[in-house]
Amino acid sequence: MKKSQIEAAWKGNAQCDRCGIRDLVLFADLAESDFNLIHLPIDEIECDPGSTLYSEGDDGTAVYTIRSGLVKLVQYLPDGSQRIVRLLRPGATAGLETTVGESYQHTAIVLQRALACRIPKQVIDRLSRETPRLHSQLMRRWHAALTQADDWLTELSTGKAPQRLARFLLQTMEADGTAMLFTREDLGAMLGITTEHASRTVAEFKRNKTITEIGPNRFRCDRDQLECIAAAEC
Amino acid sequence: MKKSQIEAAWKGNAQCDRCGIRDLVLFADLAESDFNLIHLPIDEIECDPGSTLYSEGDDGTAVYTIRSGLVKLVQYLPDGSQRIVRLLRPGATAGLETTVGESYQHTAIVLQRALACRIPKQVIDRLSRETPRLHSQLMRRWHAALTQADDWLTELSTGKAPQRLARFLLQTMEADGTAMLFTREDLGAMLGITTEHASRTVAEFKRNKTITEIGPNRFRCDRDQLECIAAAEC
DNA sequence: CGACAGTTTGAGAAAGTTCAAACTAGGTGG
DNA sequence: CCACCTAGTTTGAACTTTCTCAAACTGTCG
Repeated sequence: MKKSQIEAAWKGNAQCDRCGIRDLVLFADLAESDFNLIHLPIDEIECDPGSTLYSEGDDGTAVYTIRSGLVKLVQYLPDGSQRIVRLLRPGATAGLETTVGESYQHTAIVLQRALACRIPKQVIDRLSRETPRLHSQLMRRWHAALTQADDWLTELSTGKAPQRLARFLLQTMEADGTAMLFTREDLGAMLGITTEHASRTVAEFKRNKTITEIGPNRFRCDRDQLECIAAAEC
Repeated sequence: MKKSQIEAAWKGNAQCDRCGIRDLVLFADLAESDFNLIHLPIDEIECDPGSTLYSEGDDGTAVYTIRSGLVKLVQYLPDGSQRIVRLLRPGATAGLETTVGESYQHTAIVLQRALACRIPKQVIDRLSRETPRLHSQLMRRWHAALTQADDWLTELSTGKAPQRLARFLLQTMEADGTAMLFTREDLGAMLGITTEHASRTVAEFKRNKTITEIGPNRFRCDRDQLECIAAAEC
């Protein structure tokens, strides 16, 4: 329930036309000429862990592209408890709801030092009106967000805690077979269990050698065993 | 785990330009001239409860607009359990993922006798290319689906069963203060609890007069009490 | 060194699951 | 018309999982 102010450092206007990860981002399909339609500054902001990009209910004035780092989207319940509904990785878009005229529906909190581009709503509006090349990317973003939401509902909010944790690890494991586990509080808020229970479940996995700590908050995962647990077969 | 074949009755091509609920549906913003761009038949199909509109993994060939009735979107887990991720009511769109080239990601099963319009993927593609008037509605659909998904995650998959049921009833209550509860199995699949536990929780609400059965599967709800339970204050 | 935030552990209580059995309320067919 | 079937619901009792609250532990930072 901590509240951090945004500590974004302004780093000067972004130069979208020579963006290093341009093929990953919202503007991937734009032609050179389309960039002339952008008449408002797109700021690149740098955010420390704990800072918020925007808060639920705020007037939606911009969409954000995550260039690096990790951001969580949180929703709060009437009773004060929170739920993490999505994780945003590099290339992802945050605050899409502003493009349909809504205020932000989540609070976006930085988990790992992040670089993000702040794209004013008007820029999206104008590009939408005047070039067709943004649409397909916008659709793709909506679709990606919805797919993650649905998957979290079926995989991370169904079944017992060990199954949920196993599925979570399978989802977030990198190619080298290792994964991060964030804080136990965040882990609990993603799996819909308490902090303590998240801790216990992780401990159990460590005891069974399903995961092995190989660095600060970095784990080597036994994929076979995870798949077995995820399917409730062992 | 029952499997029903689709029992759709073909009722002849729909006449979109004089659709009775046109201001509700995907084509709401189209101009008269835009309808000339539609060169494939849009069928109106009638579906009985238990029939499936499409199944997870099927090749996405069409988008559906629900004109009446009620449809559930289901995802299955490796261990065979199912989860209802969304409910589609009149005006809603199903199978949007086909517009970004994906196969269906859910199984769409009819809960209450439904009328749906089957819009071939190519029609959407062509309209998207040649008229700007579909885009904003498509975005709105994506947004609506994502909002429901996020809300289900935070409201219906978080907290104890009575809280979830209370939130569910508050969400689905009609203006007259009554609500339906479907089968206990479906209720469980929406709240992430077992059929038996769903049944027990409903029984508890009846005992406390939080809800009162006033017809076959129709309940009068005490809104104040529901809000109180939803917030875990009583 | 102490303060602090996050984690772990323990133990009892509460919530949820499981499995089995009993109980509906519609059909269907004799 | 009634006996019988079926699918869904309810209930009970033992069991497992999860929560709660409290206390101990860890590492970091001033």
